[in-house]
Amino acid sequence: MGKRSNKGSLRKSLLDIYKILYREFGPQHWWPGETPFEVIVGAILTQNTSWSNVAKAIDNLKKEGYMMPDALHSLPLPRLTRLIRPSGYYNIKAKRLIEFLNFLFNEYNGSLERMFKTNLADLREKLLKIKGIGPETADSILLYAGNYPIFVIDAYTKRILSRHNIITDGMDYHFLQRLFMDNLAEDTELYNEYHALIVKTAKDFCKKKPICELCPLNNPYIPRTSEGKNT
DNA sequence: GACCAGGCACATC
DNA sequence: GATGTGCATGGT
Repeated sequence: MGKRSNKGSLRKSLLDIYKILYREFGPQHWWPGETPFEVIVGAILTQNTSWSNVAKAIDNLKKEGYMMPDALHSLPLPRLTRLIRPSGYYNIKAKRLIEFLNFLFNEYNGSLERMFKTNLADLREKLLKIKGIGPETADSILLYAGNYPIFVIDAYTKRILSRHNIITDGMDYHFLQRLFMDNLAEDTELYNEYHALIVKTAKDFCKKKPICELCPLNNPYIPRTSEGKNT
């Protein structure tokens, strides 16, 4: 496959990839978290860290009854640090959690419900001003905790797209985000599932070379004809 | 015992 | 503006 140089075929590639993954794996119903708050905590803890480590830290917080804004907000820093230790970078991440909580309580009286009444552009801008929350973390919070229609770009997304010659290395976050959002319908559910399917595919297939051939994207994928029916 | 993982801020040039 | 570095655990 060559470089997709015109917009139409790019759009088709992105849609075809989605269709293939959805057909293969079905709906993922992401994010792995029981409440919006847990999603937010997970989004911060998973920065440059494997989910298995994050899950241990989340378990610790839940077991001790701290997976709620007010409880976590009142937790002393040393204790918080100790509980999230398995997720790595624990000193930094504890501060990042506190930075977010301070924001939540200062701006919205500790209420996620209120926070998520803010419009997408404004809330995104506010989140990005919090020290320790960058574009991926902000967008994960917006999409998976707040149900806003915004596409999340992460290391998995970049890896899969570059492996399939759809992007080249070095393209920045917002360029890639626009790539998806300009070529797909503005649809929270679609963005949610697409990113989740990318993560699943990358985790299952991208790491292990021998297994890569079994990846649905490496089969005679990207159908040429417009096979209309999905599912 | 290396190497890697769902980023981000900060220093330096 | 681009590039480099620190942050840390647990799985492979």
